[in-house]
Amino acid sequence: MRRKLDTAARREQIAQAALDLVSEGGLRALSMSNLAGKVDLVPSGIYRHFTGKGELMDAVLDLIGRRLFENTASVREETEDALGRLRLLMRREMELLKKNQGVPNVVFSESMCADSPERAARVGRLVSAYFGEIEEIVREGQRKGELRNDVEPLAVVLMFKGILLPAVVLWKATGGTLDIARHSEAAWRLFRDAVTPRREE
Amino acid sequence: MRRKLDTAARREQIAQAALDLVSEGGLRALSMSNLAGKVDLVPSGIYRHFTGKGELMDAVLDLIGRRLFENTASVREETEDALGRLRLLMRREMELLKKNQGVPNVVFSESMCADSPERAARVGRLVSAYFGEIEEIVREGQRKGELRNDVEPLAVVLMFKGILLPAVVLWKATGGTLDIARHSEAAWRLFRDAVTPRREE
DNA sequence: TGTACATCAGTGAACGCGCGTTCACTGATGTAC
DNA sequence: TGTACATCAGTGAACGCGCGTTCACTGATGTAC
Repeated sequence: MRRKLDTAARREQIAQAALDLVSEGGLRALSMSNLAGKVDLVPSGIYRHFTGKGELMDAVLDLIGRRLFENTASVREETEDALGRLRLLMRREMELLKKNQGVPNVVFSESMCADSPERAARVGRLVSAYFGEIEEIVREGQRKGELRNDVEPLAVVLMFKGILLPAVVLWKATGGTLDIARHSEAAWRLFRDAVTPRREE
Repeated sequence: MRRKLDTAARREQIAQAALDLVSEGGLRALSMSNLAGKVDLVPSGIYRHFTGKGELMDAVLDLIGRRLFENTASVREETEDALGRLRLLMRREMELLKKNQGVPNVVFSESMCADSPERAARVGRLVSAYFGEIEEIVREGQRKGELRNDVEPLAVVLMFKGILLPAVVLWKATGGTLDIARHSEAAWRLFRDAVTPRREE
């Protein structure tokens, strides 16, 4: 018989393993037996620590959310100006993506939501909250005159997300051929030009 | 017994029904029994016209591809200038999205690819080809001086895709609350400002 | 310090479910006589 | 024009598979005596 572990520690270990599985192989890879194997347990063993797959998915969502909000919080601390914050955030997102390729699928995928409307709502709230954090950064920047304020904050947020998202899609499509870093830099310059207050004003 | 239909007609009908299912409920909704129900057949009946689910998915991909390339071709015909073409294309994509909410999932989702590497490659080629079509429009625009030519065409393409993609993500997340049309207009103006040749040059 | 005990993390066999798929069949349809 | 026939789209019962889940169990662990 395997060594017994403290429940709290096991829960954390299992949730982390679940996120790792998703990161590597997408939601499809998150099966009870895959997961059990990863933490050296038998599938039914998982049920000592989670009531079922639903609770597991919630735990994974929590972990993802925590990563995202760690990012927004840390870029806020590291610099004052909005453009600098956004640029840092973009880099953090790229790092997150490199490590956890499967994460975007969690947000896009129906598999996460199709089972239960509550989880769909949960995903929705997560995305909205994250976008909201970025929107707040934009708002501050507009107030301080660092960003154009003749556009809605949300429009700037969406455009900001537009730097990475399409690149990720194309990157996934081509199987990693695309040099995301280089193209996101180019897209960043376009973005910066677009949201910086115009000189002629 | 049901009325017999000509094979060619049935194939088309089934493929279309499959796309409809995906459009409405995502890839998850595309099960043999759902599909059979939609065309008034019994699940096993599908196998008279398709060798299996794989061939079906290929057919769905073909249909999606056709729609996409119809769009790029038609906007090319309708106007000459690059910005006008892109703007039209954006609107077409929005219409396509409204009608087929589930389509983006096809491209993002792992479910389409996880089963077979060949299909993953197929999806990749589809996305690449579509992006390539847009890139060609951008190239022409740059050659004619309608677009800034101090940026790589691909960067412009990615930023163009960045107008709609994030809005769609947020729209899906909020469950349709977001007014895509309005926000994509705002994002469009930012995009236009960013890719138009600078006056001071 | 040694022993009996209660706890509960981990086990493994078994279950039900939905899915894609198969196969021997049936009977509507168009064709040859 | 009417009849026998071959074709093949559509049927329905059955299969195997992987999945999430259950449950009676086992034995390592910490505790009370």
